[in-house]
Amino acid sequence: MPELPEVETVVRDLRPLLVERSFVKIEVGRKALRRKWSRRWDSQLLGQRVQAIQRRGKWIVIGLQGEAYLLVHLGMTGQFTVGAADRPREAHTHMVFTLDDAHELRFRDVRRFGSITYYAGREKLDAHFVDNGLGPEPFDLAADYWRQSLQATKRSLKAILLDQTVVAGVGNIYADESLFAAKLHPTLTGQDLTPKQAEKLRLAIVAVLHRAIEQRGSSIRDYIGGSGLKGRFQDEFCVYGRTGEACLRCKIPIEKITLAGRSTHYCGCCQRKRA
DNA sequence: ACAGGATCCTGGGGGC
DNA sequence: TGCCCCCAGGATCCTG
Repeated sequence: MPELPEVETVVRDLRPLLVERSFVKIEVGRKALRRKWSRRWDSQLLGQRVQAIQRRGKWIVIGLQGEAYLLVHLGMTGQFTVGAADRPREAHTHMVFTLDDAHELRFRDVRRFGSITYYAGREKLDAHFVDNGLGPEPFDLAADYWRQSLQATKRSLKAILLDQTVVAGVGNIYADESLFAAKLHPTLTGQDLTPKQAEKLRLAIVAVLHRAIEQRGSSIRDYIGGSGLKGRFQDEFCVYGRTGEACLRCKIPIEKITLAGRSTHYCGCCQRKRA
């Protein structure tokens, strides 16, 4: 579920609640997440103080003392929140980290596609991203790298945007919204684009993601921020989830197809297949 | 190289 | 009310 704007919102929410806090207790549910938490990590983590929390693509990186890290992915339905320890525990809460201030950091994930992993050193964390082939942040996307990445492939624009090794953090919602903003049809291939169109798409991605972050991301079903607050960007969707509704620009019904294995929404009038 | 399908999970919504 | 099918902000693995 959560894409870059949602993960960024969680990180910003958690930062003031988590930095300088230390872990005093760790509880792990019986059902495993996508990557199993090793109980050997408990003793490494207990007593450790949080120094920083950052986002990389759709990953949350919690920096601890001594170059240790917690790496978190929210998958489709992950919720990562800090709140009072005495609030009721909702179903599907798989991990609870008790903090030193009567608060708890909780990981709740209905579908369990998310994960929390411990890395004992900076080089191990870096290796994870290298092994993953994680691409650059959209905001750091060099225009020539982006143009060359598009030129090098006959894959659809939709597939390229979803590929985390090309650009990190874009998912199904923001791929569709960015393509609408750039007025490009999702089935166009990378090679179809002129340099000018490639640049237009790059700027559209940046603009859409910035706006979505301003609105705290999109809450459709499960997503909530790190303090439990929902996002509002769903109110500004132009195409995602608007199948059959009138395009806000030209009034033609929004269409839906399957591309790269994902539902894909676009306006057949505004997003032309040719320049 | 790339598309498409299946897989990992659970729950909500629509149709009958 | 119940049941069945489809769908879901992700990622990975396998086949053709």
